[in-house]
Amino acid sequence: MTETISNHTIQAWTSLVRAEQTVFARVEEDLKRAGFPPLEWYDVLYELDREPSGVLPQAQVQSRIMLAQYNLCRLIDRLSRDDLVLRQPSPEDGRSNLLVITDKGRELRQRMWPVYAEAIETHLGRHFSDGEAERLAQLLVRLQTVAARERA
Amino acid sequence: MTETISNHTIQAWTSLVRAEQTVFARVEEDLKRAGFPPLEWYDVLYELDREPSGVLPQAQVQSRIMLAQYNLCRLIDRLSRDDLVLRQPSPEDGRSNLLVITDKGRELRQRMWPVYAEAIETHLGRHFSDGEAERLAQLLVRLQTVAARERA
DNA sequence: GGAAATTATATGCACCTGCAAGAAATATGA
DNA sequence: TCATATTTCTTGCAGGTGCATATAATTTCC
Repeated sequence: MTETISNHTIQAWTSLVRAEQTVFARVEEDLKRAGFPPLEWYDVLYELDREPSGVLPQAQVQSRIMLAQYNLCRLIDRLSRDDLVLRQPSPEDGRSNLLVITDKGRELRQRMWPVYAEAIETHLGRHFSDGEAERLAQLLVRLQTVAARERA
Repeated sequence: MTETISNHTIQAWTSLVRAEQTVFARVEEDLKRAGFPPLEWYDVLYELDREPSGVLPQAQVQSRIMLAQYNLCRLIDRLSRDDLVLRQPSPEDGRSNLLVITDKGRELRQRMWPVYAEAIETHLGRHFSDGEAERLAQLLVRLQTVAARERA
């Protein structure tokens, strides 16, 4: 029980949470100040725009971004209300939606990117050498492993 | 304009956001499964419990944790509704609240810690050597610098 | 000393989120 | 085949969050 946890682990935890929340908020603030929507909008548009066809099943989008299923559902409500994405019934599977990015959606993503990139550079990149950024990414990427929740 | 941003910076950004959000959600899930409240409750209780007197002005707590003023205000509503914290008018400054942790609050924090520590170890510490955790913390800590928002 | 600015906290409103449950289509397996 | 389970998406509700603003006390500075 009396779990021994190293101070360095605790510091890594604390700095991870604080750093991410700080930097994330600053980046979103820059986007907002430029009149753009939140980052999750970008994430969805990015996944669709990356597809040459501009189409993906909603479930596919969901597996690629970090959003609960019901939150993606409602995000798509907002995106389609703004004509950035279309929601179409899938011809192959009656349960599934196909999400289609519109020209307006592609254009918005394209306009967002320069502001987004500059914000990342300002609030993150600027603090690291290229090698440091690479090492940081290498360390962090390990934490995204599929949670093989071990028993006993 | 055409901001050049290195791929390593983009990877650092992506992995930072994904890693933190993944690990944070897993840690909170473990706490919730053990019947405990969200981490922000812990943060407030921790700051107060750390003080030998168990007392801090609300504004002091706010400066130490990552919560907007109005959200801390409402969090204190919930904490005091559960008798974990008392909100008292400050005798020195009529604008200020003094927050006082109760015995029940101290006891809850103490019971949460073993579960919290084990979750940090499971979802973060386990993936790193002690030296790696230290290096990770050293890199991340740079990002919390006070945003000296540069002009021109 | 007193108007104006600042600080500390609180709150109405609109919106977003999590949960639990529903609805509908498809897959599974006796 | 047909009942049962699973997958995909949606939604009512309660509650949390961000924004703008209110309220009250204190500080500043002329």
